[in-house]
Amino acid sequence: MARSASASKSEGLYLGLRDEIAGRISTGALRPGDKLPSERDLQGELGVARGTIRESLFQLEAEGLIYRRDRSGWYVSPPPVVYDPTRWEGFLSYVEAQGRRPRTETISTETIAADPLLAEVFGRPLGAPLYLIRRRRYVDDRAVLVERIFVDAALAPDLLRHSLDQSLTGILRGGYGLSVARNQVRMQPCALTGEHAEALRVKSGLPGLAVQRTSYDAQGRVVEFDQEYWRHDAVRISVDIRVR
Amino acid sequence: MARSASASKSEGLYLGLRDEIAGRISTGALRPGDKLPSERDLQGELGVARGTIRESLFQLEAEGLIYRRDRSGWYVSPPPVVYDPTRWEGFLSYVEAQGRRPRTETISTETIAADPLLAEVFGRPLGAPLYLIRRRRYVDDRAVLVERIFVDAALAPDLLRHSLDQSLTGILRGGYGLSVARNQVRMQPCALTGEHAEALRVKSGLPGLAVQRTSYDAQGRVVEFDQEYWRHDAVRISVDIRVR
DNA sequence: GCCTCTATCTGGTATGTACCAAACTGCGCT
DNA sequence: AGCGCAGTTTGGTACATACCAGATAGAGGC
Repeated sequence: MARSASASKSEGLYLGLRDEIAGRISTGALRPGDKLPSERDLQGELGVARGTIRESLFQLEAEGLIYRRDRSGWYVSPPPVVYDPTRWEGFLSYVEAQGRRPRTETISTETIAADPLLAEVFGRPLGAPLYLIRRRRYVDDRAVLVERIFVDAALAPDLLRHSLDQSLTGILRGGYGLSVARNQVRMQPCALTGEHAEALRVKSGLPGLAVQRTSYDAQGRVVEFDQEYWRHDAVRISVDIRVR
Repeated sequence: MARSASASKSEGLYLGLRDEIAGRISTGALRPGDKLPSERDLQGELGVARGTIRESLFQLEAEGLIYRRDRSGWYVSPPPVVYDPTRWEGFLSYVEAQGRRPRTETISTETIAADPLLAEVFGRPLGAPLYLIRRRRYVDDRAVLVERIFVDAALAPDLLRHSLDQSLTGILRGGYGLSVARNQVRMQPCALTGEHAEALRVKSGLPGLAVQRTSYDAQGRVVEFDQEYWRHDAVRISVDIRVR
């Protein structure tokens, strides 16, 4: 094969290699979930330095075509899931509806006292008890997001006694009669670093998407305050809005 | 100075250097718009290899703290602008409202025939004439987004005769009586590559945000179909939604 | 003042090497 | 079958070096 395939233009070698590998994906020679040859194998096969190979792989990673599992290898990315953060519909149900296999893992639960920010959000006095739930969610066994959910302890007493690996939506509605009437959403592209990068087991600096949801019931009470960090290649946001 | 400052933990050298530089920014030793020392200067000052310096800079870039101007240097990022894609309010006005200096540059204009996708979007027959406008928009003289706008030629005849460096919103409303009643928005984190990376003069692979807006008037006609590509560090999306 | 040419500075790309640590594999024991 | 302990593979980090091409600043001419 050598490097012949794509030393096109003044594009730079690594972009040519990118095209070479991207080609193997688009033609189906490499399929979602497949493992790429190791960097050292690609080095031999394509006849370029490992650093250059890695530059190409980073490019493909940024585009969401491939992802890495630390010290395991590079893999072809599965297609992203479509997500509408304004819909009050559980992760489990909409991922399943797209023919994928969702899973939720509770990392930790605790009861905390509302700090100024949270007191403001919930419209409760400073120090009011809140539940903090940290969860990690998977699609087809790949961790795609970590989240921190805050719930007013007064609205959902003993919430933490439930198994939180299921739909929190369902628990709040079925167990406490809390249903959502309105959503407020903030989104921003971000880099996954520190705590979040570790939780998702990605390299620090990988692009991500931060989504913050505040859900209100018909009385205007905050039912749920949720901060989500998604890996960028796992999600497509789709919001249909009739606003003005 | 040397590398003493931050060889903390098992964090890795480049993450320590990241902290060192990030510190200079947060303390105000480096201020938005300032130019960082050159990579080779940092190399001497911090006593590490240039490749390692660059790794740190890439990290900070991914976090949006700094950005590069090709072959010119690294600069401290200005704060992002807040953007609500559901509001029918011009770029120029909301950027100005945030105390920043907006600018619009028309790259090209042309009349095209609707392809299947566009025909579907506009609810017009295949081949119907559409205006295609490519623009680049700046905040404080930094290019932050490129966009492609499609407008139904039948709704806004001779639109291209106007100067499009102003608010298209204003032209459509003032000149053609077209006002928007509903917006449909799609967003996805993406990598800026090829055409878009070139137009923004960023390195291919830089994280970005793709926003697609479809604007309807009260009669349900598509007034504007807009595809925007933002650099990730220039924008914060904020959408307030009363849905369900 | 303005333009142009040039030398220099700066990041961009590519190579090679070395070593580390986590992940994985397979063997052998129980 | 299951467990635990190597040894191997793999990506992750860090170093050094070289050369390229666009950006920039300064000198010189008009």
